[in-house]
Amino acid sequence: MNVPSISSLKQAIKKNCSSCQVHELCLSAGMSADDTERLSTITPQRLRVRKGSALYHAGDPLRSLYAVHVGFFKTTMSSEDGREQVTGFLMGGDLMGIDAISNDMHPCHSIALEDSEVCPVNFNQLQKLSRELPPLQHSLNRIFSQEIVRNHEMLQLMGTLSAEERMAAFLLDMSNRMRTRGYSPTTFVLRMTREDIGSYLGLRLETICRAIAVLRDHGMVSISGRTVEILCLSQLIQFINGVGHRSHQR
Amino acid sequence: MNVPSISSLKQAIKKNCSSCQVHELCLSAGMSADDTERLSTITPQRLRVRKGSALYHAGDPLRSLYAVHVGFFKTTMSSEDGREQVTGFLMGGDLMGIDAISNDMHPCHSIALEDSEVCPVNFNQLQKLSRELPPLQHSLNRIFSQEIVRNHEMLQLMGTLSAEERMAAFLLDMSNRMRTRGYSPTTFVLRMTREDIGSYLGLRLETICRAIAVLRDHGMVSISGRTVEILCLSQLIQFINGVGHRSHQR
DNA sequence: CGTTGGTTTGACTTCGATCAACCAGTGTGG
DNA sequence: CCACACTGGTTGATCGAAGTCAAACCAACG
Repeated sequence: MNVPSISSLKQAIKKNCSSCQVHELCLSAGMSADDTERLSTITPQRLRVRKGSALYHAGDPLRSLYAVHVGFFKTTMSSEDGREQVTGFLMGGDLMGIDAISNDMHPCHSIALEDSEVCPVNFNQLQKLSRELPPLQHSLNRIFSQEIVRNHEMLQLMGTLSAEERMAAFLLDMSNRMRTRGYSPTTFVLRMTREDIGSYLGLRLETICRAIAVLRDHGMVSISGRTVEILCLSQLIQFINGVGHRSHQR
Repeated sequence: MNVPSISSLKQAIKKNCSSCQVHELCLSAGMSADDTERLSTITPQRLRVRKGSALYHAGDPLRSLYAVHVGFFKTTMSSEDGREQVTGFLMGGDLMGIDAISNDMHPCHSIALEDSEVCPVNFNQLQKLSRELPPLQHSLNRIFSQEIVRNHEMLQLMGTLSAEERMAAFLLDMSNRMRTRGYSPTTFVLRMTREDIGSYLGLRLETICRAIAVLRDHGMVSISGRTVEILCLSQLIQFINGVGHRSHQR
């Protein structure tokens, strides 16, 4: 299941947190050089995950959290009756698996959407270390709380926004995440299918296509295939806040 | 803003965690008697909150988390353009305010839906104490992670269920929470309005009314006003899993 | 009693789902 | 090398679930 294949074990890479490019977004954010060094001792190696393969599956026991080093993942949850939904997209600097803590078991599948590298962090060691390093505890708490805030925002989106507004909000979120990682916030490539986006936003893939068409017609974005160019960020923002044409449903 | 009024200060009640009725659901769950005693030292008093008044507002700085002792709360978030949405309902044993940690600021308003009592827990002291008491840290992590799981389930609900299924899921959730608190899981009183429920589930209040009517027509529940009687729990569960009439939208 | 806030029900509209056709790449095997 | 299947994306036509608007109802309360 989530056991790394022999080939990926071979690919294990020894590197430390201090020299990591996404260091400032990850667990070690705001920690001293010494403390970061100590964090490195419990993340001894990186793991390669091939595009399309699973890092872990729903039901797998929680051994490690995974910090995404490079690459892109989606997490999906399936309900009793087999319906599946995308619950998140993760990129460099994101911490994966924190929803597993309450039951010592991953509730989601994690699938790589491109060839990726993650840093497994043994959870027991992490808890132990966070007791000794208050900045690490604080960092962990921050990440937990951010995830909760992100989910609340997501709920707000699903509860109050129209399909087109959701799509705009999705693009804006991607844009912001690209920016904080030092990439262009206006030109980037989507790693997921329309169906993934739809599932994430609570819409059908056809609706995603149509929403994109509308945003394109308004001259806000230029999207062909998975290549996104945001032509007017401020217009996108206004659109979400109802300036497009409010007095609508919801 | 979130400063307790003089009258509520007068009402401060000195009690400890060990003797609390919702002790097993709250922070002290799974902790030894000694450790629970230590937890009590940082929650020296309870606070009364009158029905309809706010415990804190969005934007207030994070000083304390609040464990609900008795009563019922809703938390609401408002977006830039003034639209407001209910993000959660909290009852005895629930911990309120954990979404404030990432920004040291409450992102939500917290409103009492009936006369309530909460135990403020100074967050800095809590962090300090959790370093010394691993069971407390574990308890905190469990609560964080549970909140994340709950939100994921909520997102799944909003993304995949019809209005009637959402209403059924909502009633089932309330039922489960009543059960874990030792109350009847089949007969209880709702503390919130139809509009609150609708906001929480991403629906209009009229749709809530109609959904209730449908569940009633199916003989699953008997709801008049805010008094709920669940006539057939298993039927409700099946209904959510598509046995009602799948092949529908979404 | 009249006011008020919350709930219910009806008539109509509309957004997004469904179903279906079609297109563009991209492998794959004969 | 070309026919073919296959996956992912786009667009159109139709339909139904839920939103909107409106009216009536009810209980609580001053």
